[in-house]
Amino acid sequence: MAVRLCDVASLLRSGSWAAEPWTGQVIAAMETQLSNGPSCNNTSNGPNQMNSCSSPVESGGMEDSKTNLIVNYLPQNMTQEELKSLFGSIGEIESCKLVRDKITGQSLGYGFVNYVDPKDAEKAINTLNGLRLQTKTIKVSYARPSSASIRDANLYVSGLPKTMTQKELEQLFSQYGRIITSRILVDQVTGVSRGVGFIRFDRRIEAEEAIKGLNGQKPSGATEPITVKFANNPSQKTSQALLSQLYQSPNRRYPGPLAQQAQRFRLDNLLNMAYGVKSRFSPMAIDGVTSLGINIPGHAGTGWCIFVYNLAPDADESILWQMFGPFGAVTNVKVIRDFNTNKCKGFGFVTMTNYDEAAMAIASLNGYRLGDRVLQVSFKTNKTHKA
DNA sequence: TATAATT
Repeated sequence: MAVRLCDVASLLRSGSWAAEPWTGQVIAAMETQLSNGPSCNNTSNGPNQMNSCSSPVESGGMEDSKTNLIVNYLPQNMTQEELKSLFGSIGEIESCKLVRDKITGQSLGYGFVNYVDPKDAEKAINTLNGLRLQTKTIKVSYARPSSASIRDANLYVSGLPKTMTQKELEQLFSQYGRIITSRILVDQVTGVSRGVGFIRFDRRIEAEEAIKGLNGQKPSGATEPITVKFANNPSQKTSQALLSQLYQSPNRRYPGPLAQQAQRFRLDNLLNMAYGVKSRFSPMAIDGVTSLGINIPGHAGTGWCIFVYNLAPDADESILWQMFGPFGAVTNVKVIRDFNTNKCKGFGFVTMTNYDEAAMAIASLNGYRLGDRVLQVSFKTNKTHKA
């Protein structure tokens, strides 16, 4: 079995740069995805429609939409435009919204995409659910009609036996209603349970019943009672917590200054050898233009444009998202197609925000074997056509 | 003892 996502995530966070260790991990994770197709490894990943009361009358007069999707577990730094770009690669979008904190403007890590055509919504679930973007695995499912009854249905559970598994936690709570997600928090180093977790129910009344039934109770075999209460709203953080979050994530995937210097040095050398350019950390390069006014390949003003060559005729945008997404912020992908046949002409482009992430993607994916083809991946050059 | 799931 391939590398677990959390392994890749911790490697990315720890900033173990020197190409070899984590490049291999990212590729391994990517290959799992490419071979199996995106599939979510969160619990309850099916469409979270209301199963028991889907008639218009019983659900309060609202038909369940077949075009409107909720997208969860988005990378913290992903913008609404990037969300639109990703989902727009499937089909025409009626509307798209990234949900942000009203006060701080920070992304809350989820959003909504409403398609024009229900078939595109279905296709988006099939092709984008489980897609890995940076350190996250996104979840794509139908959005239910918004209503008060489905809000505030998230529970915080503490005092759990350290041996209790996520499955056992779900078994304990499932008697009170339909569980949307469950999670047990684990020590980042040892992977052992911290004895606390979350349960999100389909409806608030189910969560209320679970509190009544389980708060202060001992699970069978446990020596201590568990505490079950409504979870705090994550957006209601103290200003201090927000500041520390701003400082620590998501743009800090690197360790301290010394290690940064070291990895910059290694990266500079790697890039110099491979491409003859400096990283964005170099004093020589500011925003893609050196102090000598020389343009660096691939820099397009809004990001770094990457040329991907030798794609198959049936290649589509999702393959580019799947390949490049794990390396960092991707703002746009495009497969170039023949006007008449609509088949891929063998190449495409990917735009990435950060130079180092783009360079690492190129270094890792150039020469990558996709099916029976060996890809050529490089920064886009400004080749003028020759006579 | 705290994750980003209803605009």
